[in-house]
Amino acid sequence: MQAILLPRFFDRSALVVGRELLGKFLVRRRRGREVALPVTELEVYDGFKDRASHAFWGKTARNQVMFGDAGHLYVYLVYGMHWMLNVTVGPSGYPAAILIRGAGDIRGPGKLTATLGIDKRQNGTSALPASGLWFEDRGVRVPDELVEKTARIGISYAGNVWAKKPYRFLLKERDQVTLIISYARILHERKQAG
DNA sequence: GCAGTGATCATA
DNA sequence: ATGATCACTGCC
Repeated sequence: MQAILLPRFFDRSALVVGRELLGKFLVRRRRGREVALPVTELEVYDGFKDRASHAFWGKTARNQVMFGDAGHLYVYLVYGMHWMLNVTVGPSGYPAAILIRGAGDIRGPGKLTATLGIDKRQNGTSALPASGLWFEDRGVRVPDELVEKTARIGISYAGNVWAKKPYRFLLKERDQVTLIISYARILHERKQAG
């Protein structure tokens, strides 16, 4: 069972999509090789009033993708060296996006993009196979008791209220999850070998 | 604790 | 044009 997440999945409330994206698979295909990793950590940036969001001060050349249709990739450079991968959510005209901070055994949004070869070339493209980067539901259901919610990272400039919103979602027992994934990979490879 | 690095926006 | 800032990482 595996289904590509289509734009309609992303065209809903940012917090709902964020919660549901945990455990979905981020799939990256390049040079004929495909890697699929379960999303383990993310942050939600939601709308005009979110002081932590790039969209708070309005639309600019950089953040315009956030104002567009749901299900598109918003990729930008921070601190001069790290690409950040986001997927846009919510209706057109309403700026919202989800920052992917971890997938599989990769922790940290900069390491994720470095590992998967993601940069400005993906900015503005659809989160569909044509872009080489998309999301799939592979039948994993993450129960509420395995979801931890905390404040977002690195946004102290956002003021008391918005800096404290529990918009960062991560899987508890992340190590066990990645262990199970690598186990599944070993079993799969063994099966291939016969 | 803080250096490195370069795109972005000029507002709070 | 310049300068402050930054949704990070790795090393001290």
